[in-house]
Amino acid sequence: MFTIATWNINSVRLREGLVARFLSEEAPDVLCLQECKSPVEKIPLEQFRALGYTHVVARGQKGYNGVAILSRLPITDAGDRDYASLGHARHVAARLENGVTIHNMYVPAGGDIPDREQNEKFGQKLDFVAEMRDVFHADNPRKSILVGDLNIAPREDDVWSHKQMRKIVSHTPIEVDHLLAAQDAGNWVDVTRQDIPAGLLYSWWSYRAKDWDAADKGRRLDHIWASGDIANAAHASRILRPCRGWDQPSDHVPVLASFDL
DNA sequence: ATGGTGGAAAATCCA
Repeated sequence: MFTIATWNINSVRLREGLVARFLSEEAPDVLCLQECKSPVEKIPLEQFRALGYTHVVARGQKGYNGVAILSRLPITDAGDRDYASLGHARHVAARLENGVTIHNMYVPAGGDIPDREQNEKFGQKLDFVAEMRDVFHADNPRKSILVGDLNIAPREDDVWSHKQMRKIVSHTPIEVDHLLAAQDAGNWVDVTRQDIPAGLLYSWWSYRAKDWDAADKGRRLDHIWASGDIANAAHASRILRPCRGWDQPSDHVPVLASFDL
């Protein structure tokens, strides 16, 4: 069995202790982090190494973005792609010895106004996801797992209010269309929803709410997808809501899935 | 309709 986790950590240096706690308590084989906000050489790896996570593949930049794959199993660097030519560290891939490829993605948030004429960032987000679609269409993924903060909540029950969220970036119809097209182009299976098909499911709660837990205005922005050939091996998906209540938390919580591979 | 919080880095951008 193989367990993978994804977590937008919102500064890996500030939250080194939270990552270590999560690794100690859950012991996934692989943890994919987004928003490390650190150059690779400044990621604090000592404590993670001591916990058994001795294999690391990462891309970084100063202050923004940044993705890292921490693994207890040997992995090799499988490259990255500069989606939408932004020059950001938002994708890195790694390969396990069994041939499974892991894609760790951080899709742009897209700003506040859901109109590419008024807001350049929204256009960049759509372009990023459209390029994901094109890449997966040209080279159909096999034996692959894609995880990350995709910054889109596709389903009605992935947001606290479908009606009110339809005009809010992360749940607009055009973003959902783009994400589903990318998913479809690669024959990706949404593993979390395969395992937990019904009911409200969130992985992110805003810092701005007075009481995030009571208000519970969440969104499912963080995803685990599997290529069709291994999707039937996936099971035991979880979203760790309690991590949002830890001291100095990220606004995202870890999402996990296990695979019989 | 508005403003609310948090992180990095350097008094502003980004989420």
